[in-house]
Amino acid sequence: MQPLPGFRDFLPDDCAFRYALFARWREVCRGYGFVEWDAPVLESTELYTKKSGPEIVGQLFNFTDKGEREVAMRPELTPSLARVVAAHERAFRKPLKWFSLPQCFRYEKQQRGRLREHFQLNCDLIGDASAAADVEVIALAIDLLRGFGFTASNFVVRLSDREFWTDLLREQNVPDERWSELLQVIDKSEREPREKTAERLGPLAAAVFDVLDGGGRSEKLEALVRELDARGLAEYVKIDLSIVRGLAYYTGVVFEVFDRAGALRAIAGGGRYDNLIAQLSDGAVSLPAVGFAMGDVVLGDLIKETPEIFARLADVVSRQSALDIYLVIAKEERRPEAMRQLQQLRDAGWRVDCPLAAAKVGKQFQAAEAGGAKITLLYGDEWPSVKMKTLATREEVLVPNEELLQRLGCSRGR
RNA sequence: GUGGCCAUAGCUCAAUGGUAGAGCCCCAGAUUGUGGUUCUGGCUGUUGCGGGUUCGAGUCCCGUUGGCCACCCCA
Repeated sequence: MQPLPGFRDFLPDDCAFRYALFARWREVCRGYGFVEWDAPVLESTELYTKKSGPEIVGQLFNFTDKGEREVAMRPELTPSLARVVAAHERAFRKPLKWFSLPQCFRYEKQQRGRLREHFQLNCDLIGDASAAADVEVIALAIDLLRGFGFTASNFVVRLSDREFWTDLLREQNVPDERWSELLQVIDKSEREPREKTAERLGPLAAAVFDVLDGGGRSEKLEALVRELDARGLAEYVKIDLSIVRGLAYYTGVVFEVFDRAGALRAIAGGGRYDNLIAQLSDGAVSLPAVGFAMGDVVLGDLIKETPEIFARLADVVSRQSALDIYLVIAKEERRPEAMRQLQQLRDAGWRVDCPLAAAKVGKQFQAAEAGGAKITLLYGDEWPSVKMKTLATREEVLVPNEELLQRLGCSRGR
Protein backbone atom coordinates (compact mmCIF):
# COMPACT_ATOMS: atom_id res chain seq x y z
CA MET A 1 0.00 0.00 0.00
CA GLN A 2 1.27 3.38 -0.96
CA PRO A 3 -0.01 6.78 0.06
CA LEU A 4 -2.55 8.28 -2.32
CA PRO A 5 -1.06 10.09 -5.31
CA GLY A 6 0.17 13.54 -4.38
CA PHE A 7 0.24 12.76 -0.66
CA ARG A 8 3.39 12.23 1.36
CA ASP A 9 4.56 10.03 4.19
CA PHE A 10 6.82 11.90 6.57
CA LEU A 11 9.48 9.55 7.91
CA PRO A 12 11.39 10.87 10.93
CA ASP A 13 13.96 12.75 8.83
CA ASP A 14 11.22 14.28 6.66
CA CYS A 15 9.25 15.29 9.71
CA ALA A 16 12.30 16.85 11.29
CA PHE A 17 12.95 18.77 8.08
CA ARG A 18 9.36 19.96 7.96
CA TYR A 19 9.40 21.20 11.52
CA ALA A 20 12.75 22.91 10.99
CA LEU A 21 11.07 24.85 8.17
CA PHE A 22 8.10 25.68 10.36
CA ALA A 23 10.34 26.77 13.23
CA ARG A 24 12.24 29.20 11.05
CA TRP A 25 9.05 30.52 9.48
CA ARG A 26 7.54 31.15 12.89
CA GLU A 27 10.66 32.81 14.19
CA VAL A 28 10.93 35.27 11.30
CA CYS A 29 7.20 36.06 11.32
CA ARG A 30 7.28 36.79 15.04
CA GLY A 31 10.26 39.02 14.43
CA TYR A 32 7.93 41.15 12.30
CA GLY A 33 5.22 41.25 14.93
CA PHE A 34 2.98 38.70 13.21
CA VAL A 35 0.91 36.35 15.37
CA GLU A 36 -0.17 32.83 14.48
CA TRP A 37 -3.77 31.77 13.91
CA ASP A 38 -5.54 28.87 12.21
CA ALA A 39 -8.91 27.77 10.83
CA PRO A 40 -10.60 24.43 10.03
CA VAL A 41 -9.12 22.12 7.40
CA LEU A 42 -12.66 21.48 6.16
CA GLU A 43 -14.87 24.33 5.02
CA SER A 44 -18.15 24.75 3.20
CA THR A 45 -17.60 24.38 -0.55
CA GLU A 46 -19.55 27.58 -0.97
CA LEU A 47 -16.75 29.52 0.71
CA TYR A 48 -14.61 28.78 -2.31
CA THR A 49 -17.17 29.00 -5.10
CA LYS A 50 -18.21 32.38 -3.77
CA LYS A 51 -14.73 33.70 -4.35
CA SER A 52 -13.65 31.82 -7.46
CA GLY A 53 -16.83 30.66 -9.17
CA PRO A 54 -18.19 27.13 -9.70
CA GLU A 55 -15.22 26.10 -11.89
CA ILE A 56 -13.07 25.89 -8.79
CA VAL A 57 -14.88 22.73 -7.67
CA GLY A 58 -12.96 20.71 -10.25
CA GLN A 59 -9.76 21.55 -8.39
CA LEU A 60 -11.11 20.79 -4.92
CA PHE A 61 -11.06 17.77 -2.68
CA ASN A 62 -14.75 18.05 -1.97
CA PHE A 63 -17.58 15.76 -0.92
CA THR A 64 -21.00 15.65 0.68
CA ASP A 65 -20.81 14.90 4.39
CA LYS A 66 -23.23 12.69 6.32
CA GLY A 67 -25.34 15.71 7.13
CA GLU A 68 -25.77 16.45 3.41
CA ARG A 69 -23.43 19.44 3.62
CA GLU A 70 -21.25 20.25 0.62
CA VAL A 71 -17.75 20.51 2.06
CA ALA A 72 -14.19 20.84 0.77
CA MET A 73 -10.71 20.37 2.14
CA ARG A 74 -9.25 23.87 2.11
CA PRO A 75 -7.29 24.58 -1.07
CA GLU A 76 -5.95 27.81 0.40
CA LEU A 77 -6.37 29.83 3.55
CA THR A 78 -7.40 33.26 2.28
CA PRO A 79 -11.17 32.61 2.13
CA SER A 80 -11.10 31.30 5.70
CA LEU A 81 -9.12 34.37 6.68
CA ALA A 82 -11.74 36.63 5.16
CA ARG A 83 -14.50 34.71 6.92
CA VAL A 84 -12.76 34.86 10.30
CA VAL A 85 -11.75 38.49 9.97
CA ALA A 86 -15.25 39.50 8.94
CA ALA A 87 -16.67 37.74 12.00
CA HIS A 88 -14.14 38.85 14.58
CA GLU A 89 -12.40 41.98 13.33
CA ARG A 90 -13.85 44.20 16.07
CA ALA A 91 -11.99 42.19 18.67
CA PHE A 92 -8.63 43.27 17.29
CA ARG A 93 -6.79 46.53 16.85
CA LYS A 94 -5.79 47.31 13.31
CA PRO A 95 -3.75 46.48 11.50
CA LEU A 96 -3.84 42.73 11.97
CA LYS A 97 -0.55 41.01 11.31
CA TRP A 98 -1.44 37.36 11.12
CA PHE A 99 0.36 34.28 9.88
CA SER A 100 -0.64 30.64 9.65
CA LEU A 101 0.82 27.28 8.59
CA PRO A 102 -2.14 25.48 7.03
CA GLN A 103 -2.00 22.17 5.25
CA CYS A 104 -3.88 22.75 2.01
CA PHE A 105 -5.36 20.34 -0.54
CA ARG A 106 -6.15 20.46 -4.20
CA TYR A 107 -7.37 17.80 -6.59
CA GLU A 108 -4.84 18.08 -9.38
CA LYS A 109 -2.44 15.83 -11.20
CA GLN A 110 0.75 15.95 -9.23
CA GLN A 111 4.10 17.08 -10.51
CA ARG A 112 7.31 18.21 -9.00
CA GLY A 113 6.68 21.11 -6.65
CA ARG A 114 2.96 20.57 -6.91
CA LEU A 115 1.32 17.86 -4.87
CA ARG A 116 -2.25 17.28 -3.81
CA GLU A 117 -1.36 18.28 -0.29
CA HIS A 118 1.13 20.79 0.99
CA PHE A 119 1.85 23.07 3.87
CA GLN A 120 2.09 26.74 3.22
CA LEU A 121 3.01 29.75 5.24
CA ASN A 122 0.38 32.46 4.89
CA CYS A 123 1.17 36.01 6.01
CA ASP A 124 -1.45 38.72 5.86
CA LEU A 125 -1.53 42.33 6.96
CA ILE A 126 -5.12 43.49 7.27
CA GLY A 127 -6.58 46.93 7.78
CA ASP A 128 -3.84 49.07 6.30
CA ALA A 129 -4.08 50.27 2.70
CA SER A 130 -0.80 52.13 2.67
CA ALA A 131 2.29 51.40 0.62
CA ALA A 132 4.12 50.96 3.92
CA ALA A 133 2.08 47.80 4.49
CA ASP A 134 3.10 46.48 1.07
CA VAL A 135 6.73 47.15 1.91
CA GLU A 136 6.45 45.43 5.27
CA VAL A 137 4.95 42.30 3.75
CA ILE A 138 7.46 42.10 0.89
CA ALA A 139 10.32 42.63 3.34
CA LEU A 140 8.94 39.74 5.38
CA ALA A 141 8.88 37.49 2.32
CA ILE A 142 12.52 38.37 1.66
CA ASP A 143 13.59 37.86 5.25
CA LEU A 144 11.87 34.49 5.43
CA LEU A 145 14.26 33.26 2.75
CA ARG A 146 17.25 35.10 4.17
CA GLY A 147 16.42 33.35 7.43
CA PHE A 148 17.46 30.07 5.83
CA GLY A 149 20.68 31.60 4.57
CA PHE A 150 19.56 32.37 1.03
CA THR A 151 21.01 35.46 -0.60
CA ALA A 152 20.21 37.62 -3.61
CA SER A 153 22.18 35.12 -5.67
CA ASN A 154 19.62 32.45 -4.84
CA PHE A 155 16.27 34.17 -5.31
CA VAL A 156 14.54 37.28 -6.61
CA VAL A 157 11.22 38.94 -5.85
CA ARG A 158 9.51 40.13 -9.00
CA LEU A 159 7.25 43.10 -8.32
CA SER A 160 4.29 44.21 -10.33
CA ASP A 161 1.08 46.16 -9.96
CA ARG A 162 -2.40 45.12 -11.00
CA GLU A 163 -3.50 48.74 -10.86
CA PHE A 164 -0.93 49.69 -13.45
CA TRP A 165 -2.62 47.33 -15.89
CA THR A 166 -6.19 48.22 -14.99
CA ASP A 167 -5.31 51.89 -15.44
CA LEU A 168 -3.95 51.08 -18.86
CA LEU A 169 -7.06 49.12 -19.82
CA ARG A 170 -9.25 51.97 -18.64
CA GLU A 171 -7.27 54.47 -20.72
CA GLN A 172 -7.73 52.23 -23.72
CA ASN A 173 -11.48 52.20 -23.07
CA VAL A 174 -11.61 48.44 -22.55
CA PRO A 175 -14.90 47.41 -20.92
CA ASP A 176 -14.58 46.06 -17.35
CA GLU A 177 -15.90 42.63 -18.20
CA ARG A 178 -12.89 41.93 -20.44
CA TRP A 179 -10.26 42.91 -17.86
CA SER A 180 -9.74 39.58 -16.16
CA GLU A 181 -9.45 37.78 -19.50
CA LEU A 182 -6.86 40.27 -20.78
CA LEU A 183 -4.91 40.20 -17.53
CA GLN A 184 -4.61 36.44 -17.94
CA VAL A 185 -3.25 36.90 -21.44
CA ILE A 186 -0.63 39.33 -20.14
CA ASP A 187 0.22 36.97 -17.29
CA LYS A 188 0.79 34.17 -19.77
CA SER A 189 2.68 36.24 -22.34
CA GLU A 190 6.07 35.25 -20.96
CA ARG A 191 5.44 31.58 -21.73
CA GLU A 192 3.81 31.94 -25.12
CA PRO A 193 4.87 33.01 -28.61
CA ARG A 194 4.48 36.69 -29.19
CA GLU A 195 2.16 36.29 -32.18
CA LYS A 196 -0.28 34.30 -30.11
CA THR A 197 -0.34 36.94 -27.40
CA ALA A 198 -0.71 39.70 -29.98
CA GLU A 199 -3.64 37.93 -31.53
CA ARG A 200 -5.40 37.61 -28.19
CA LEU A 201 -4.74 41.20 -27.26
CA GLY A 202 -6.00 42.60 -30.55
CA PRO A 203 -5.79 46.39 -30.74
CA LEU A 204 -4.17 46.51 -27.28
CA ALA A 205 -1.08 44.62 -28.42
CA ALA A 206 1.08 47.64 -29.18
CA ALA A 207 0.44 49.32 -25.85
CA VAL A 208 0.98 46.11 -23.87
CA PHE A 209 4.17 45.09 -25.65
CA ASP A 210 5.55 48.58 -25.16
CA VAL A 211 5.20 48.05 -21.40
CA LEU A 212 6.51 44.47 -21.41
CA ASP A 213 9.53 45.58 -23.45
CA GLY A 214 10.48 48.03 -20.74
CA GLY A 215 8.62 51.10 -21.90
CA GLY A 216 6.34 51.09 -18.87
CA ARG A 217 7.18 53.09 -15.78
CA SER A 218 5.41 52.56 -12.50
CA GLU A 219 5.95 55.40 -10.06
CA LYS A 220 4.30 53.32 -7.37
CA LEU A 221 6.66 50.39 -7.79
CA GLU A 222 9.72 52.60 -8.01
CA ALA A 223 8.72 54.19 -4.71
CA LEU A 224 8.28 50.70 -3.28
CA VAL A 225 11.78 49.74 -4.33
CA ARG A 226 13.16 52.90 -2.74
CA GLU A 227 11.48 51.95 0.53
CA LEU A 228 12.98 48.48 0.35
CA ASP A 229 16.33 50.04 -0.47
CA ALA A 230 16.09 52.05 2.74
CA ARG A 231 15.95 48.69 4.54
CA GLY A 232 18.89 47.40 2.54
CA LEU A 233 16.71 44.95 0.63
CA ALA A 234 16.69 46.44 -2.87
CA GLU A 235 19.03 43.81 -4.25
CA TYR A 236 16.36 41.15 -3.70
CA VAL A 237 13.69 42.76 -5.86
CA LYS A 238 13.13 43.56 -9.49
CA ILE A 239 10.24 45.40 -11.09
CA ASP A 240 8.64 43.12 -13.65
CA LEU A 241 5.27 44.23 -14.96
CA SER A 242 4.70 40.93 -16.74
CA ILE A 243 3.72 39.45 -13.37
CA VAL A 244 -0.05 39.64 -13.06
CA ARG A 245 -0.94 36.49 -11.12
CA GLY A 246 -3.88 34.37 -12.09
CA LEU A 247 -6.19 35.21 -9.28
CA ALA A 248 -8.83 37.76 -10.00
CA TYR A 249 -8.98 39.23 -6.51
CA TYR A 250 -5.71 41.12 -6.48
CA THR A 251 -6.22 44.86 -6.63
CA GLY A 252 -2.79 46.47 -6.38
CA VAL A 253 0.80 45.43 -5.88
CA VAL A 254 1.46 41.78 -6.70
CA PHE A 255 4.70 39.84 -6.44
CA GLU A 256 6.21 36.42 -6.95
CA VAL A 257 9.44 34.94 -5.62
CA PHE A 258 11.55 32.75 -7.89
CA ASP A 259 14.83 30.91 -7.62
CA ARG A 260 17.51 32.71 -9.64
CA ALA A 261 18.19 29.65 -11.74
CA GLY A 262 14.55 29.64 -12.79
CA ALA A 263 14.44 25.88 -12.39
CA LEU A 264 11.51 25.70 -9.99
CA ARG A 265 7.99 26.91 -9.69
CA ALA A 266 7.32 30.09 -7.75
CA ILE A 267 8.59 29.87 -4.17
CA ALA A 268 6.03 32.37 -2.94
CA GLY A 269 3.46 34.75 -4.32
CA GLY A 270 1.01 37.32 -3.13
CA GLY A 271 -0.25 40.84 -3.33
CA ARG A 272 -2.85 43.34 -2.29
CA TYR A 273 -6.50 42.30 -2.15
CA ASP A 274 -8.50 45.23 -0.86
CA ASN A 275 -11.96 44.02 -1.88
CA LEU A 276 -11.93 40.35 -1.00
CA ILE A 277 -12.98 40.60 2.63
CA ALA A 278 -15.95 42.74 1.68
CA GLN A 279 -16.85 40.37 -1.13
CA LEU A 280 -16.74 37.26 1.04
CA SER A 281 -18.61 38.91 3.89
CA ASP A 282 -21.31 40.29 1.58
CA GLY A 283 -20.22 43.78 2.42
CA ALA A 284 -20.56 43.39 6.16
CA VAL A 285 -16.91 44.21 6.72
CA SER A 286 -14.60 46.04 4.39
CA LEU A 287 -10.89 46.01 5.12
CA PRO A 288 -7.89 46.43 2.86
CA ALA A 289 -5.35 43.63 3.00
CA VAL A 290 -2.03 42.49 1.60
CA GLY A 291 -0.47 39.06 1.98
CA PHE A 292 1.34 36.15 0.45
CA ALA A 293 1.82 32.40 0.70
CA MET A 294 4.98 30.31 0.61
CA GLY A 295 4.72 26.54 0.14
CA ASP A 296 6.83 23.90 1.83
CA VAL A 297 7.34 21.81 -1.32
CA VAL A 298 9.11 24.24 -3.64
CA LEU A 299 11.05 25.82 -0.79
CA GLY A 300 12.06 22.34 0.37
CA ASP A 301 13.25 21.51 -3.14
CA LEU A 302 15.29 24.71 -3.30
CA ILE A 303 16.86 24.02 0.08
CA LYS A 304 17.75 20.46 -0.90
CA GLU A 305 19.31 21.73 -4.13
CA THR A 306 21.44 24.29 -2.32
CA PRO A 307 23.99 22.16 -0.45
CA GLU A 308 25.28 24.78 1.98
CA ILE A 309 21.74 25.75 3.01
CA PHE A 310 20.66 22.15 3.32
CA ALA A 311 23.71 21.27 5.41
CA ARG A 312 22.96 24.13 7.77
CA LEU A 313 19.37 23.04 8.23
CA ALA A 314 20.35 19.38 8.59
CA ASP A 315 22.73 20.40 11.33
CA VAL A 316 19.95 22.19 13.19
CA VAL A 317 17.70 19.17 12.71
CA SER A 318 20.21 16.66 14.01
CA ARG A 319 20.96 18.77 17.06
CA GLN A 320 17.28 19.14 17.84
CA SER A 321 16.49 15.45 17.70
CA ALA A 322 19.64 14.14 19.38
CA LEU A 323 19.71 12.46 22.75
CA ASP A 324 21.72 13.98 25.56
CA ILE A 325 22.48 10.80 27.44
CA TYR A 326 22.43 7.06 26.84
CA LEU A 327 22.47 4.62 29.73
CA VAL A 328 24.68 1.58 29.18
CA ILE A 329 23.67 -1.30 31.39
CA ALA A 330 26.80 -3.39 31.57
CA LYS A 331 25.49 -5.64 34.31
CA GLU A 332 21.81 -6.51 34.17
CA GLU A 333 21.64 -6.71 37.98
CA ARG A 334 22.20 -2.93 38.00
CA ARG A 335 19.13 -2.32 35.80
CA PRO A 336 16.82 -1.34 38.70
CA GLU A 337 19.23 1.39 39.85
CA ALA A 338 19.71 2.51 36.25
CA MET A 339 15.94 2.74 35.75
CA ARG A 340 15.57 4.88 38.85
CA GLN A 341 18.23 7.25 37.59
CA LEU A 342 16.74 7.18 34.11
CA GLN A 343 13.53 8.59 35.54
CA GLN A 344 15.37 11.21 37.57
CA LEU A 345 17.31 12.35 34.54
CA ARG A 346 14.20 12.59 32.40
CA ASP A 347 12.39 14.45 35.18
CA ALA A 348 15.29 16.91 35.17
CA GLY A 349 14.68 17.56 31.50
CA TRP A 350 17.44 15.54 29.90
CA ARG A 351 16.80 13.50 26.79
CA VAL A 352 17.75 10.02 27.84
CA ASP A 353 17.44 6.58 26.35
CA CYS A 354 18.60 3.10 27.31
CA PRO A 355 18.25 -0.48 26.07
CA LEU A 356 14.89 -2.10 26.78
CA ALA A 357 16.45 -5.54 27.12
CA ALA A 358 19.84 -7.00 27.94
CA ALA A 359 22.34 -6.24 25.21
CA LYS A 360 26.06 -6.39 24.65
CA VAL A 361 27.94 -3.34 25.78
CA GLY A 362 29.25 -2.76 22.25
CA LYS A 363 25.71 -2.71 20.89
CA GLN A 364 24.69 -0.26 23.55
CA PHE A 365 27.46 2.12 22.59
CA GLN A 366 26.41 1.83 18.97
CA ALA A 367 22.86 2.68 19.97
CA ALA A 368 24.18 5.67 21.92
CA GLU A 369 26.03 6.86 18.82
CA ALA A 370 23.07 6.33 16.55
CA GLY A 371 20.84 8.31 18.91
CA GLY A 372 23.25 11.23 18.88
CA ALA A 373 23.96 11.03 22.61
CA LYS A 374 26.80 13.19 23.92
CA ILE A 375 27.31 11.22 27.11
CA THR A 376 26.94 7.63 28.21
CA LEU A 377 26.45 6.52 31.78
CA LEU A 378 27.58 2.96 32.42
CA TYR A 379 26.00 0.90 35.18
CA GLY A 380 28.04 -2.12 36.25
CA ASP A 381 30.72 -3.25 38.66
CA GLU A 382 31.53 0.34 39.63
CA TRP A 383 28.16 0.81 41.36
CA PRO A 384 27.38 2.85 43.52
CA SER A 385 29.40 4.95 41.12
CA VAL A 386 28.60 5.19 37.43
CA LYS A 387 31.14 5.58 34.67
CA MET A 388 30.39 8.75 32.73
CA LYS A 389 31.86 8.90 29.24
CA THR A 390 32.01 11.84 26.88
CA LEU A 391 31.63 10.16 23.52
CA ALA A 392 33.33 12.87 21.48
CA THR A 393 36.54 12.72 23.50
CA ARG A 394 36.22 9.14 24.81
CA GLU A 395 37.04 10.50 28.26
CA GLU A 396 35.68 8.47 31.17
CA VAL A 397 35.24 9.53 34.75
CA LEU A 398 33.70 7.78 37.77
CA VAL A 399 30.87 9.70 39.43
CA PRO A 400 29.07 8.63 42.64
CA ASN A 401 25.45 8.08 41.59
CA GLU A 402 24.05 10.57 44.09
CA GLU A 403 26.20 13.34 42.60
CA LEU A 404 25.20 12.61 39.03
CA LEU A 405 22.40 15.13 38.53
CA GLN A 406 24.41 17.88 40.13
CA ARG A 407 27.40 17.00 38.02
CA LEU A 408 25.40 17.02 34.78
CA GLY A 409 23.59 20.21 35.74
CA CYS A 410 26.85 22.02 36.29
CA SER A 411 28.70 20.77 33.27
CA ARG A 412 26.04 20.92 30.57
CA GLY A 413 23.17 23.38 30.45
CA ARG A 414 20.55 23.13 27.74
C1' G B 1 -8.27 16.56 -17.80
C1' U B 2 -4.57 15.86 -22.56
C1' G B 3 0.11 14.07 -24.53
C1' G B 4 5.38 11.95 -24.14
C1' C B 5 9.05 9.01 -21.19
C1' C B 6 9.70 5.51 -17.18
C1' A B 7 8.66 1.24 -13.45
C1' U B 8 13.99 -4.73 -11.18
C1' A B 9 15.66 -6.12 -3.23
C1' G B 10 13.99 -1.19 2.00
C1' C B 11 17.38 2.59 -1.15
C1' U B 12 20.67 3.60 -5.76
C1' C B 13 21.09 0.83 -9.99
C1' A B 14 22.98 -3.77 -13.35
C1' A B 15 21.36 -8.06 -16.33
C1' U B 16 22.05 -9.60 -26.39
C1' G B 17 14.70 -12.92 -25.73
C1' G B 18 18.15 -18.07 -22.54
C1' U B 19 19.47 -20.05 -14.48
C1' A B 20 17.54 -12.26 -11.56
C1' G B 21 22.84 -9.52 -9.59
C1' A B 22 26.05 -5.54 -7.12
C1' G B 23 26.70 -1.57 -3.66
C1' C B 24 24.41 0.77 0.45
C1' C B 25 20.92 -0.02 4.54
C1' C B 26 19.30 -3.63 8.13
C1' C B 27 20.42 -8.15 11.31
C1' A B 28 24.20 -11.51 13.47
C1' G B 29 29.26 -12.71 14.53
C1' A B 30 35.08 -11.59 14.92
C1' U B 31 36.44 -16.13 22.56
C1' U B 32 31.63 -12.95 26.29
C1' G B 33 32.61 -4.34 29.96
C1' U B 34 33.30 0.20 25.31
C1' G B 35 31.11 3.38 19.84
C1' G B 36 32.43 5.90 14.35
C1' U B 37 36.99 2.25 10.72
C1' U B 38 37.64 -2.94 9.09
C1' C B 39 36.50 -8.24 8.09
C1' U B 40 32.96 -12.51 7.73
C1' G B 41 28.12 -14.31 7.34
C1' G B 42 22.74 -13.60 6.83
C1' C B 43 17.87 -11.43 5.22
C1' U B 44 14.84 -9.48 1.35
C1' G B 45 12.19 -10.07 -5.20
C1' U B 46 5.16 -12.87 -7.52
C1' U B 47 11.09 -7.83 -12.08
C1' G B 48 4.26 -2.44 -10.19
C1' C B 49 -0.31 -5.29 -11.61
C1' G B 50 -3.29 -8.16 -15.53
C1' G B 51 -3.33 -10.30 -20.22
C1' G B 52 -0.83 -11.70 -24.95
C1' U B 53 3.40 -13.33 -28.52
C1' U B 54 7.36 -17.19 -27.92
C1' C B 55 10.26 -23.64 -26.90
C1' G B 56 11.57 -19.70 -23.43
C1' A B 57 9.76 -12.71 -21.43
C1' G B 58 12.85 -8.37 -16.50
C1' U B 59 13.61 -7.76 -21.93
C1' C B 60 8.62 -7.74 -27.30
C1' C B 61 2.95 -6.29 -27.72
C1' C B 62 -1.88 -4.58 -25.33
C1' G B 63 -4.31 -2.89 -21.04
C1' U B 64 -4.06 -0.95 -16.10
C1' U B 65 -1.89 1.51 -11.76
C1' G B 66 1.94 4.58 -10.11
C1' G B 67 6.13 8.12 -11.02
C1' C B 68 8.65 11.99 -14.05
C1' C B 69 8.13 15.87 -17.92
C1' A B 70 5.29 19.29 -20.99
C1' C B 71 0.33 21.33 -21.45
C1' C B 72 -4.36 22.86 -18.55
C1' C B 73 -4.60 25.36 -14.03
C1' C B 74 -2.27 27.82 -10.43
C1' A B 75 -4.33 29.23 -4.29
